[in-house]
Amino acid sequence: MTSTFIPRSDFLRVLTERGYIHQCSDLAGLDEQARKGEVTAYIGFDCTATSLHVGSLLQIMMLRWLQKTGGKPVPLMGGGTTRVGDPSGKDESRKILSLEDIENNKTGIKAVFSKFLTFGDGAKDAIMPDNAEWLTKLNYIDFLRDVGRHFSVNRMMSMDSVKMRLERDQELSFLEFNYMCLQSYDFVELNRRYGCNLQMGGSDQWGNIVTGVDLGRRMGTPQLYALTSPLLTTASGAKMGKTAAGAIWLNADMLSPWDYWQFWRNTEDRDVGRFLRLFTEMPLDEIARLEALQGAEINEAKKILATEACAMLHGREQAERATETARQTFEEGVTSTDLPHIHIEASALASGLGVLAAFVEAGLVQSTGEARRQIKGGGLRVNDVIVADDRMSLTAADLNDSGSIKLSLGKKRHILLTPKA
RNA sequence: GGGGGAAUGUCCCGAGCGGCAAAGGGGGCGGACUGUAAAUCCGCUGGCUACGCCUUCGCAGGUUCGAGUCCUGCUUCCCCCA
Repeated sequence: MTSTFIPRSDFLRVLTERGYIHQCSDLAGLDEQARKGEVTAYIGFDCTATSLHVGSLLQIMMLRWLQKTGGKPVPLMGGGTTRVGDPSGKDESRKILSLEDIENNKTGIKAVFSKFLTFGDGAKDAIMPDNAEWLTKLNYIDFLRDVGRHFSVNRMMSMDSVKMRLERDQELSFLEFNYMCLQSYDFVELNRRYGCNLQMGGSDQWGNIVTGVDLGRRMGTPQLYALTSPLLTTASGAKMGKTAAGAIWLNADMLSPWDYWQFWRNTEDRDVGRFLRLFTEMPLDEIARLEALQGAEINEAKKILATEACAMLHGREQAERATETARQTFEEGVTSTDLPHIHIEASALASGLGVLAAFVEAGLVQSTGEARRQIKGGGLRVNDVIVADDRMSLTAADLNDSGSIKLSLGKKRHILLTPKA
């Protein structure tokens, strides 16, 4: 559907060219709104953790492009829905969080948004409302009378997400069935409060979003629009943002800029072009050139991807530092003093610090048992020398010129152990 | 209300006639090969003061030298009949 339509607005042109669009309820209509500079779009975010992770980055970027092309972005916090516990994940229902936790999480999440969006009171400034503001005030009877009457169960039953569950004989709880009503109502409420006329989200949200569009029509709002992005996986099919080491968090206190840079640097070849378009703001012709690089050359493109993505989140300076640290570590084989480090008591070295304990302390392994196994498999190194003996201990003699000991797990993960002065 | 199933290694799926730290996958981590990629091959994938000790199979008891396995009660989920 996107192939035949040529958008005239900057907003849709950018989103189309860069591959953000999966489905749209009315491209031409939305394009017209965008051309008039009258798009206010929202995307709902859970506040189940103190930070968002890369999985949400695509949505954040869409809001960012919207603002850059003259629209008003509205990241909506799901404080109200979090309070209920969203059951939409088929098997596990999310745990219900306390109010303090939710508030705390909102603070952490807002910090991330402020890196990508400009907040304020201006017409095109971003705002971050919380659906708890209206959802918690709902009265069941009033809601049924004013809103519930507009939902067509017939229509809801025909939605893919519902149909699938019924066909498979899987349980679909009433709460879950209602969840889309609440989400639809959010859209209407946001339209009334802020003139919001577009909801965006991942492709899995399509059903919920168009239900909101429909509700708006029945409740007399101006025309609303739906726009979804493709579900993002790596070329090998893995979900974005989850690794064994944990989620790729966006907050720096949960994942350092260095680790964030490394995440992007380790992108698969096949994903480089796509990721450059989605997660950087580089010109498309430049991306096309980088994407065309063959063999080992494509590593250059990965470095640029890492640096640009890192700069957007953590700032140019942090990104450059990570780039330089990586260059020293991987290309020159020098021990950069800027690698992540942890401090230990100087006295610990005096009496000799066991390697097992040291690696656990550094967080490279979870337990001494794992450290032992890694040693057996040749995976641990101290100052770039493979550890052969698990009874080895570290002393002041192991300190390098810059006064620290380099611990490595595999070829990629390094931590400097530095005694406290 | 009646009848029948299910719950396993704190990532997931999943075997398990009383001797079990518990088969097999997936995923992940490490090694080899490379380019900090992919594919492929190999190893590892409860904890510890470590040739030994401790803790794991929904929860709580019981039988037994010994229980994931047998018995009783409970919780949760699923299916069939009403």
